[in-house]
Amino acid sequence: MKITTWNINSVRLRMPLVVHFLKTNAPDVICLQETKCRDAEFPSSDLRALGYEHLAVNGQKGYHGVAIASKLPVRLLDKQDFCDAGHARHVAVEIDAGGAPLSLHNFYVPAGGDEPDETVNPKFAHKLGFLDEMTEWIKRERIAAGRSVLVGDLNIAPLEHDVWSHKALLKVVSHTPIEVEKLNKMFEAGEWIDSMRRFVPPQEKLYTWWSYRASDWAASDRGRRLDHVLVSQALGGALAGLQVAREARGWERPSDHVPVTVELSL
DNA sequence: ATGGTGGCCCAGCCA
Repeated sequence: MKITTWNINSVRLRMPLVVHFLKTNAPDVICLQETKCRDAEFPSSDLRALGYEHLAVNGQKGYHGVAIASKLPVRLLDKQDFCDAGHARHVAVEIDAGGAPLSLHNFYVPAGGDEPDETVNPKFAHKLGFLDEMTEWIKRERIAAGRSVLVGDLNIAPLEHDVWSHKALLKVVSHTPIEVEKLNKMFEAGEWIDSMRRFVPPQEKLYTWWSYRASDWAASDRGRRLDHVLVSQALGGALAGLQVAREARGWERPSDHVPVTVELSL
């Protein structure tokens, strides 16, 4: 079973890229973030035509928005609104995979603004509060008990080699010590396995996002690993492969994030 | 130290 996560930065604008990716990679499930449209405007029929007949959509006008499109039947589990912000940042389904159910959570964690100080920047405070609530919810609801996968744009690069320069980014939102600490607490709350790092050792650079604000993203290669695939302990033995589609950053009118796919042998 | 780009849709806001 192949599960892809991709921050698409407007699904309607980039539907041709989604179609190309699905035709060439054929994951069983794709989780999208930053769809930036209402549910009624989500390109459901295009996805159904490609065999992704089972959809769970949590959208809003203009901002945020997440969706899961699956070839396998899904049952809607949940749409959480942490911090009661009224943002569409989570959708979860149960998938019948290999004869037993698997729960799949798709997240878009707040980016947090520019200033990494929660006393002056409400967006940074929101990001930290969101992570706290997520952590408590994972514990309380036992989200990682059994076969569970949590994917998405978590907007934090936790490891030294998840960014192009650890030193240069220590005070940059996405790699500050307090964010990394909160993310690690969330990891610990579910005893999640960082599946990408099971395939690429922590001492190797690994990115999923490159800023639009670079004259040549590939040459400067100042990336960050903001997108993640976490699996519960029950699925650790099933991890079978990882693909980070770096080439997607070079496509015409690209998202600033690339698709990340994890394969599970269920 | 600064400013760089791109999305929502045409004004700022958000990333």
